Formats: sequence, structure tokens, C-alpha cells
Amino acid sequence: MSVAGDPPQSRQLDRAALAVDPIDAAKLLLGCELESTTPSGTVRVRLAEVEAYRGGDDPASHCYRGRTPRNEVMFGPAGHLYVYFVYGMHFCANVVSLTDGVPGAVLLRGGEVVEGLDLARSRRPAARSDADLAKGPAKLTGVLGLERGHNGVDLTDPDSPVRLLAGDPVPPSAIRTGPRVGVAVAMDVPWRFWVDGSPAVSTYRRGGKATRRR
DNA sequence: AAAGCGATCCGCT
DNA sequence: GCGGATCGCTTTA
Repeated sequence: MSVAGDPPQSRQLDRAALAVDPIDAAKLLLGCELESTTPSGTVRVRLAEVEAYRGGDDPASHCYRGRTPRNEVMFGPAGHLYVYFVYGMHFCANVVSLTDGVPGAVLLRGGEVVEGLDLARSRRPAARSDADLAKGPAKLTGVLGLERGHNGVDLTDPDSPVRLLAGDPVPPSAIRTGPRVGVAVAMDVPWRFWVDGSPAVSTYRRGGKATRRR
């Protein structure tokens, strides 16, 4: 456990810890903190909800149909940030897991702002409460100021603009699982993980095709 | 060269 | 609870 005087680097996650199956990486990431620094300041979020995505065997994964310019980062080394653009107006962020050449990642779906509250509020004026600031994947990238240019950043490098830090560990008994949000395939696998009772867990919605009538 | 659709959010009912 | 906004990536002709 960390002592008051620990330098920030000592809390930084290392690549080896993340070079594992996305399902294990997802559970590991709960309770960890993502911190981003821009000219506007620093915001840090404690992760409360994540989802695991695998590669060629996962039809919900961006890597299911092979390597393209868009998903290239997911094929690289673990511990890097994969940022993609969706719905014409939003960014979502993932932590790359597994090893070089084998795709896999963990989508960051929600967390609580633990530093830089004022900057976070200014970035998301629509938020109705502080718990709502990073409650959702695009909301989370919003408070951290993550955009296209952050794709590929190494989260294990102390000099990166975005860093991944260890936090207070979440006891396994506090971890809940269920199907992933908004995906219309592979609904049988419970690869969404969240911290029981956290106010920063997004509300569940089923994927479009899966909600079709009859 | 073109069209469809998505790992979503927000405002309105 | 529901639908519109909005645009880049991927697939298909």
C-alpha cells in the first residue's frame, strides 16, 4: 500500500501486468486511476466500470475482421491507449492488453473524478452531478480531454500526457459482471466488470440488433 | 465511388 | 423511455 510521501512514479502500472488476457486485465484495472495532463491542467479518474474485448474470436471486437489502420494500436504492445471516434461526436478509450501481435483491449466505461474536479466540470457542463461526470465511456474521455491525438500513447511512461496508476485494490467480492453494453453480438459472455455500489457505473443498454422485436 | 452503421450522449416527453 | 445528431471506418458495387 502506498505511503503519503510516495512519488507518483511508484504507483505507475508496468507493462507486464497488462500483458495478460483482457478479461484479467479488466478486473485488474478496476480501482486503478487514469490521469491526463494538458495545458489546461490535470484530471484523474478512478475506474469503476470496464469491458474486455478480445481479438479474432470476439465478434464484438474492432479486431474481429483483422488489422486495419484504425485498430492498429490494439495489435501493438500492452499498456498503450487505443482511442476511437464513434457516432460522429464522441471518443472512447481502451487500454491495450495481451502481447505484441495479439490484439486485445479493455474499454474504459466509467469512473469517479478524484483530482481536477473544477476542470472536469468545465469540460462537461451538461453533467447533472459530479457522479455523472465520467459515468459512460465518452463522458470519461470528455473529462480527461482525450482525443484522436492520444491514440497510441504509452500509459506506462511517466513522461506521457496520460498515465495509468495503481489505486486502492478492489476486493474480488466487490466486483460484479454482466454482458457488455451496446453490443448486439456475443451477449452470452459476461465481459463487463464494475465495482458494486459505485455511483459512476453507467446504466445498462442492450445492443440495437438484440432489441429487435420477435 | 458510395452507402450503411456504430463499444454514445443529451434533451425532451 | 425515446429519438435525433453527426461523421469516419468498413464493406460492397
